[in-house]
Amino acid sequence: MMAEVEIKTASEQTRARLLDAAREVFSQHSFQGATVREICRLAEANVAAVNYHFGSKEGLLAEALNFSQLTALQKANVTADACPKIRLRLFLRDFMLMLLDEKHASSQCRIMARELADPTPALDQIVSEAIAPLHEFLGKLLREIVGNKVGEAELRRCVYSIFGQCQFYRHSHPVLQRLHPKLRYDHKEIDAIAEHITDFSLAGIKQLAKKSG
Amino acid sequence: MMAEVEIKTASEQTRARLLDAAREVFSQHSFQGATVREICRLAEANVAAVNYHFGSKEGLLAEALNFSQLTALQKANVTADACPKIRLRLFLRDFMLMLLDEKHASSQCRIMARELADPTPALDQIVSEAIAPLHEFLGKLLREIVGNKVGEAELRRCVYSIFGQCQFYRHSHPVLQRLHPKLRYDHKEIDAIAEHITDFSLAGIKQLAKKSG
DNA sequence: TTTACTTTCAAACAAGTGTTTGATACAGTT
DNA sequence: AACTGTATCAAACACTTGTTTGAAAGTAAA
Repeated sequence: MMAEVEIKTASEQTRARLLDAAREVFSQHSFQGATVREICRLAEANVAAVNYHFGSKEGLLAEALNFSQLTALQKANVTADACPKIRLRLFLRDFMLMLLDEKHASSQCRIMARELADPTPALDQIVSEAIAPLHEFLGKLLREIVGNKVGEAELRRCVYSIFGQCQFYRHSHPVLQRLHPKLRYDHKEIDAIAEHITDFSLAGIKQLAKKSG
Repeated sequence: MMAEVEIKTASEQTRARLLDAAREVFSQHSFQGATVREICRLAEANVAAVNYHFGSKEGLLAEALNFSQLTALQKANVTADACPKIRLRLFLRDFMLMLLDEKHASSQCRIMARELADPTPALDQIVSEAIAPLHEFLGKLLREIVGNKVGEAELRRCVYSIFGQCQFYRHSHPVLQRLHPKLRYDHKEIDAIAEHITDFSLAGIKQLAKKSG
């Protein structure tokens, strides 16, 4: 890396402000619900800035996507010196923190969650760059735990079972808030959730290995 | 019920056509994405008909919601003469059929799924009339399986784990289609999914009972 | 048929959308 | 200082949105 990364022209600064604002707004509203004007207001830029710098609202969304946090998490886990079961536990804790922590929850994850319900052209990018590698990562990790006797389709369903549990807490947050108004996603609660998902899933996986083995 | 339910005035017929069209359109687009004009086109009614009969677009959505299928499913399960574990298996199969079957998949479920990602005032109604009873139902069923030694919070997380797995296949359908283009939710596939979720979850629950007991 | 009421309809309305425009201000180079 | 390409801006554009309007058509009782 060069030292010059810190020096930005005025143009680059507005670009960066727009991207930050876009991530914020797109994570709170659906793509349709988010307005260019609100993004520009938040970025303190002119309405025309989006089209000037990114061509269109869609182009802005495409550039606002950034999965570095997610890939870093996987890389760290792969190189960790621990047995597969513990690595699953570590991964789920980190993943749920990224998904739920109100402090530094990844706006990327929120945007991804929205794309599922109401896909835009950006979903193709999200799937190929983020979700596909993520599923492959967890699939390999589970394979280490479960051995070679379990079929590919059944293993995949275990991956789905785990991500399904994880995503539930993000997707259904509006519902859970109404069911249990006291619920807060603080660090302690997130840890407890991750622990539950890990224990629950490890049992489910073992049962599968036993049945097939 | 009177026999007259079959005889409908012209006004009642347009009302019914609008409700049908609304369920269709709201299940395919988000509330914001769905347009009154498209609904009216599908219902072969004038644009003003929505506001005349239902007051507003929101009013139409509120009246279009109908959870009878969901409550019937629960009632049938409660009165079934079978042990809790088998009733869980039966419930999950029926529930997944309702959720996924492309033939007669409940548009209601699709609408509910959309509401999670982008809540409208209708979500309050959905939560209190459909989701809360559903969670309570599954909670009681799990309690029968797990006994009284497991805490309330942990049991609730099991409910979440199960619904999380179920909803995953509906929520992430756009993603799964891209990951595995061959995937089709036919009757056989849905049965296999329901079986997997049941086995996976029963193992998770048992592990919890063992730990706490 | 006349009367009173309900329902439909084309048209318009006000507000909001993403995008474009042409002028203006600003940089860096010669 | 003059020139040049870049970036910003207020304003307008073309279009869609949910909703309203006032007249026309339909319906049913008197």
